[in-house]
Amino acid sequence: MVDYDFFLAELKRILKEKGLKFTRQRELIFKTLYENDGHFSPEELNMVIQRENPDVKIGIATIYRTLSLLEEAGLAESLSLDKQSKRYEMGLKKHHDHLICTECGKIIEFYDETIEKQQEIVAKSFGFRMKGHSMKITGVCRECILAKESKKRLNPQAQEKN
Amino acid sequence: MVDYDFFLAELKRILKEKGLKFTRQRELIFKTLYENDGHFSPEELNMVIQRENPDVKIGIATIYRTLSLLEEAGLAESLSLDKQSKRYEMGLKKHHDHLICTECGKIIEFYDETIEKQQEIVAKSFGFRMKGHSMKITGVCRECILAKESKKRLNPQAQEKN
DNA sequence: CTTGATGCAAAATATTTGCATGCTC
DNA sequence: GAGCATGCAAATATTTTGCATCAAG
Repeated sequence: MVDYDFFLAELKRILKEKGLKFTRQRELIFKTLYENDGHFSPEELNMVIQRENPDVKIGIATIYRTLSLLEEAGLAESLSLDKQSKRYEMGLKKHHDHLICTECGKIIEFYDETIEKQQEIVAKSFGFRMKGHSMKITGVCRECILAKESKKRLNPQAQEKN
Repeated sequence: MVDYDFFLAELKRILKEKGLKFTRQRELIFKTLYENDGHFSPEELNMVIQRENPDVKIGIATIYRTLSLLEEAGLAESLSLDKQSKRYEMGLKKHHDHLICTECGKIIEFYDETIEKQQEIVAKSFGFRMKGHSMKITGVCRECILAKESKKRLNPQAQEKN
């Protein structure tokens, strides 16, 4: 967990720089985001934290405030993967993008060097100093394609309902 | 406006295919999305429609329902450009991605062939049948970089406040 | 005429804010 | 000790839903 210590130091540095305080709550939110790879909504994040730290009580408002802070500092990233609320993930960790299946909702993370590099080039060409980026590709995953096909084979007449 | 007629036909085709109806409201929402290049929140879209069509009354619920429908059909795209609500734009028009300045909020649209192609390649490599994608790059735009620098030059001691 | 669509208002969610109090620094 | 941070609850904002009525096919 050498990485974590590094990120934690980074968080502390940024907080100090802004004259903000390093609190138990901020640490817990940051740590939970780091340790869990998922994509959490503020509400879910709160539940995970409660479950793993029954002794601490964090209000949902603090979760929101901290996530905004972390995002602004570039330490967390907010994604809009689903229709509902925002989801957050650790920002500094190895960056990745998302493939989302519109049929089953599965999320696959990927990293592609060519895309990463090209983004830098594009940003530069507009005079931007790039801070971050996110991209998602939506589509139908292999399993859902297969499932659809076999359904069609079994019952060729069936109209697809919505 | 040859494009619009084409898209409109596409909308009608999809509606018929799903056994849904082509209504004045759906047409207006679709048309407004087409004619205005901006990125609208449902609320804003509603206001624009009201302003340009004072004779028609559209409930906000219809806006939401229609936008979801259009998005599902691949005719509109929802973006999460800012912290607040979702924003929608026409999906079928020439595709583009977004550069967003985190300082001034400016949104620049761009299109990059290399990125587009690479996305297809990535999707394919995971067995995905790609339906759409969206990417945003966040950063600081040229103007804001310059503004910051000149501020620093004028007042080197100033601490950056949040 | 049948069935889906709409507007309205209420309900459900999601997010932000004010404020008294508690904790870092 | 000073001032930011927190929890709580209330306030907002956003999105969805139920239902009577309307309108497209």
